[in-house]
Amino acid sequence: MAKPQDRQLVEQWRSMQTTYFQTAGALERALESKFNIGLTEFEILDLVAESADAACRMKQLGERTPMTQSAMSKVVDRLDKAGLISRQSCEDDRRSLYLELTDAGRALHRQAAVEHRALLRENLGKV
Amino acid sequence: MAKPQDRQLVEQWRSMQTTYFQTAGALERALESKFNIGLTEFEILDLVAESADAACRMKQLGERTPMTQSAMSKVVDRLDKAGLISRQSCEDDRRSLYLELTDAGRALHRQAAVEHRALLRENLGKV
DNA sequence: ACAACTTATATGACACGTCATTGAATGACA
DNA sequence: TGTCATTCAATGACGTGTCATATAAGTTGT
Repeated sequence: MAKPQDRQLVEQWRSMQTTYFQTAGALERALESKFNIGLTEFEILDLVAESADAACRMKQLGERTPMTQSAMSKVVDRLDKAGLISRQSCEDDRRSLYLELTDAGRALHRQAAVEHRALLRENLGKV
Repeated sequence: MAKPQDRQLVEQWRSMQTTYFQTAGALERALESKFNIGLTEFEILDLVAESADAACRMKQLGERTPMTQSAMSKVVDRLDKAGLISRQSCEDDRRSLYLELTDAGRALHRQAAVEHRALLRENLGKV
């Protein structure tokens, strides 16, 4: 037991957990209180905002986040209900969906992104 | 917009999220299927196993993990019900609790730790 | 054109974490 | 010693994530 390499691995893991939770928590609280959206919601907005091109996105977005398909679906649903995003069915494959920011979504994202980056800098900057 | 420093921060954050979720997921699945405990359960076992000394632990443990007090309480409850840990009230401060591994708990921890370290090595090793 | 299979998204049941609160014990101090 | 504030742990309500599955649309082979 107590192999020093193992200890180091465990420390590395715990330290990652700590910064992960701290950062995520800070983001969550800030976004929630200032913009009324959760962190995952923001992350989807961010991804959609980022991909200016057109594609049957829902699917592709899934490839760019560790989120489950099911989780994504629900987050998008909330964003839709909040009027921040719109889902439009894809002409060439009617199983898929285009995602698009609404004006409100774009505006909110623009502001929230500032806060988001600032907090990342605060929490990850030192690393 | 699109400040390169910001982009880099975001990339750093996403990459952290990805390795965090991948690793946590792998640990979760392995521990669940082989030992019937979740990752958080294991982490508490691990912390208790680690602190051989006696102290009114519940509280101190909280200082060594990003878990909430409430979360801890529930995890410990599950571990107790599973017979892996025992809670004993602290003589000098009857609000606090001593945590102690049962024999079953110790045995399970010993085996699970091997798996745990191996998966950490697999997932974090390359970093 | 018809089965059988695969792929894209949605949904329901369930587990777990969070927040706010409670209950109990302790501390402080007049 | 009696009151008030503080600390430790547990609990209930609630939100969100996961897994398994459903629904619908596309694909393939005959």
